[in-house]
Amino acid sequence: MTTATRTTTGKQSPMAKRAAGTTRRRAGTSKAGYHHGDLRIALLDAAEALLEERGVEGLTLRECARRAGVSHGAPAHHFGDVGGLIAELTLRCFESFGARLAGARAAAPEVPFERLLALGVAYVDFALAQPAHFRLMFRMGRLHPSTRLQQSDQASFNVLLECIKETDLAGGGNGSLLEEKALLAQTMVHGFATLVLENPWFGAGLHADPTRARDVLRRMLRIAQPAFESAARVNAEPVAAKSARNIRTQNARRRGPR
Amino acid sequence: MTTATRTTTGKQSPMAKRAAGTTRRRAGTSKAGYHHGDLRIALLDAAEALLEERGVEGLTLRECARRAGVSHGAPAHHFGDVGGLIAELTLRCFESFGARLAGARAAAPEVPFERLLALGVAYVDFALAQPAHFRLMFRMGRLHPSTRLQQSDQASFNVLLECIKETDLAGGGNGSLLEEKALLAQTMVHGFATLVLENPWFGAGLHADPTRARDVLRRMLRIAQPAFESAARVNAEPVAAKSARNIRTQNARRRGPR
DNA sequence: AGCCAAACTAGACATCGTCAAGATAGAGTT
DNA sequence: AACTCTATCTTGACGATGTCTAGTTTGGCT
Repeated sequence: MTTATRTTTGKQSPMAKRAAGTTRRRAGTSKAGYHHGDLRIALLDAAEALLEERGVEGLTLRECARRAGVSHGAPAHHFGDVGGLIAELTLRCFESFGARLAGARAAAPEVPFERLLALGVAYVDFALAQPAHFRLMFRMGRLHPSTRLQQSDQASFNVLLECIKETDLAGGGNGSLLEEKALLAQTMVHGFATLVLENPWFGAGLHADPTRARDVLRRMLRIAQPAFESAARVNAEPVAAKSARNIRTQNARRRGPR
Repeated sequence: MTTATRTTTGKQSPMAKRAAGTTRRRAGTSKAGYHHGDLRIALLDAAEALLEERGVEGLTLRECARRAGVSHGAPAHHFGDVGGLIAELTLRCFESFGARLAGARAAAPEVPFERLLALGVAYVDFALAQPAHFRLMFRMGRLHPSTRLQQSDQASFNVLLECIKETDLAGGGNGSLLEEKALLAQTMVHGFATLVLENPWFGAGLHADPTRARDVLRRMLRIAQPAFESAARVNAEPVAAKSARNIRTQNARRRGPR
């Protein structure tokens, strides 16, 4: 399979060049003849529609071709194999996802943590509104990784990192701590989105109730708020001593520290 | 597809009864004749091995049958369709997963947050050690949900909830707050595991470095520690209406009491 | 001793991705 | 303006998969 892809890539390269710049035939001039003219785009559009309708498993090269009104072998010329098409479609998803995140941040009130919150809610909202897109994006098993994809991913993460920096009240947090806070934030919203989508019992059925899901997410993030606003001290200090002290005071019923 | 499943389920029911109780032929007496004797188990074993070898996409009814040395149609009698087999296999995975979590909690030092930490690390360790299993478990698109699955999921969550209760130093947290903290914890470790597995660029390539992944996870969870130990105060304050007018005051107020 | 239903086989069908070989047409060249 | 050339698209084939149906074997029950 891999070798086949490589082989086709050679044939494909001039096409890729075209895709970047000029269009061989204008979109309006569809004569529906032997040459489609915009097949690459048409196939991607079909793929996206198909993704929404039938989910990731229903995404099929042949059905895309069918919808684009073209023979089943045609997609190979533009994408090599199914992994190529999925990679391209995933890139599309990542870009609209990134735009949405950036938009949410821009629209949020200019209170540091509020912006972070808005970002997180936007993250999950996307997943809930476009579950198939979200699943495709984070199920990369079928796609060939690409530099452009990485860049898009990185861009989204940078938006998050900006918010984290704003929220970090200590201000003096070193770079790696800030980055870890960003990872923490990403981890939280991603985990939440994934669980809501994939686990029908998560949060006593949040799966079926997007409104409540949003609500729970908000409360969850509020609970986590101190983690983002605190300085590095918590991270640096070995926790055993502090925890032990507090146990005795507040939770005396339990066994003492070791 | 769904209707087909329903139809086959009828034929299947007597088999299910057998599986619960007696075995028609003892495992040792394998004459390799027309009747396999333990085909149900053999198929599940084959499926599990196949899952590890070739991942979720490589999991195939026909290949399972091949490995069990039976015809391609045989699995239908025991599992109906591929969703049935996957459901059963997923249940297996959930059970071994739950056992591992419980074990990790038991083995951890008896300091509240340490146990929570150990639980989280065990969660991610499982995902890293058995990525295919983990992916299967949380990609339920192909399986039929069942009560037993829900119970297993619930059991794991309860272990987590116990740890959360121990860690909640305020002690007086109402039930829903505790539950949300548990959701938060689950969300964090699950998101981390998922991202490490599925996103090759997460955390600058944690995907390829399990040791560093564990390390980063630990630090991340330490950063989040105050969220788990804090009382309900953060949560209790109504969060919804924050107009742009109040921004200044709230910003100042938030800075204060820390 | 004989029957019967469960367990399994065997073949067919539709679908999928991929490959190889051929047909077509748009664009550049002379 | 005719010609060539190459990207684009078609067509048919192959192996693989899930599911269905009809037939075969077998072990336990009466």
